[in-house]
Amino acid sequence: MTNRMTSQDSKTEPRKPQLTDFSRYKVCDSYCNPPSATDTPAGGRHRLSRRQLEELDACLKAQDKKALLAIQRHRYLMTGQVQRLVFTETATSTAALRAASRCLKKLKELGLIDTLSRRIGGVRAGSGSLIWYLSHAGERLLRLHDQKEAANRRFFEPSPYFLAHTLAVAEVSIQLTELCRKYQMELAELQPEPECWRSYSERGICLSLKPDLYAITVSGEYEDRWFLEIDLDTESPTKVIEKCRRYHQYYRSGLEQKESGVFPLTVWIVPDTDRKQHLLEHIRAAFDKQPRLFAVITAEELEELIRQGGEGDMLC
DNA sequence: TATAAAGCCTATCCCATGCA
DNA sequence: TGCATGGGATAGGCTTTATA
Repeated sequence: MTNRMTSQDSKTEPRKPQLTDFSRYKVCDSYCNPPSATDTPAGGRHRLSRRQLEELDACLKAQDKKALLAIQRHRYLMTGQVQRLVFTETATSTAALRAASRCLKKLKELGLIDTLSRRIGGVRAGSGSLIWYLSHAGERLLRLHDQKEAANRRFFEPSPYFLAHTLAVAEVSIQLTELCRKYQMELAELQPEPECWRSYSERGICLSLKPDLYAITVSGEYEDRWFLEIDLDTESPTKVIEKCRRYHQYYRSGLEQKESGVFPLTVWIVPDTDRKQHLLEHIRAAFDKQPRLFAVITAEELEELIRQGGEGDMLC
């Protein structure tokens, strides 16, 4: 096993799958008004001065700021996802959803966030959730406290695939957060893109590894490290194998092991068992007799994998 | 195959309640 | 008294299923 710092018999408890099927998120074809490039939220508000932003910042509650930071971190979030990340203290989940809606509506009225006007389908049926993103004013407000990130992030209208993938990655982040909350585990590190990217070189050529997520979970004396790849069954197995080769190259570089002592387990999270079987066959064929760096799981199996610390028969 | 109905999910309105 | 929060009700819109 490569990703675990210490080893000991793990507890085994019956678990019921609770993960939502994020891979079923679907983007509607119908479009919408792309947001204005200028900082003019609804109502034609002019660009806010730094002083105005500071006054606004002073008026915001801790939960408002948490919601802003969550949206900034994940780029796009649905209302329900904001609720699951930020509004966890309320009596019921429906009350939490209403609280989240009120908070997001207020932040939108302040011009700090906005929604994409296209909506995606629900997990099973029903109308789609609103998808929130940080406005230019919101970015500037958060930068009042963050001197590191000086560059303006330019808004671009996401493609359907990019949006579905970004929301799926956010969903995995949230599920990891919820799993750690549920099992009193510590989520010691959660790096989205591009924070989780790694640079290395092979034969003098500079290369980069671009996982979707990097996470460290701590359970008792165990510390597990993960590279996570969210697959929506849109890429050919050849492309997946090509990416897996990069992980092997990076493994051989020894950089990660030198830094942290272990190499993270790379987990491919796929939409269904057919895709899982398909990828397993290709990865096993391509990397026979090489270190087992990968696991291929469906979204429902994430909970089991995290609790087992990457042990079991999911590796390939 | 096209259409209607049913079921499901999300957002929002409105009112009640609790607290400073 | 005003504000924040909780909860019921409802509208809108999507998927699935039944029916002509």
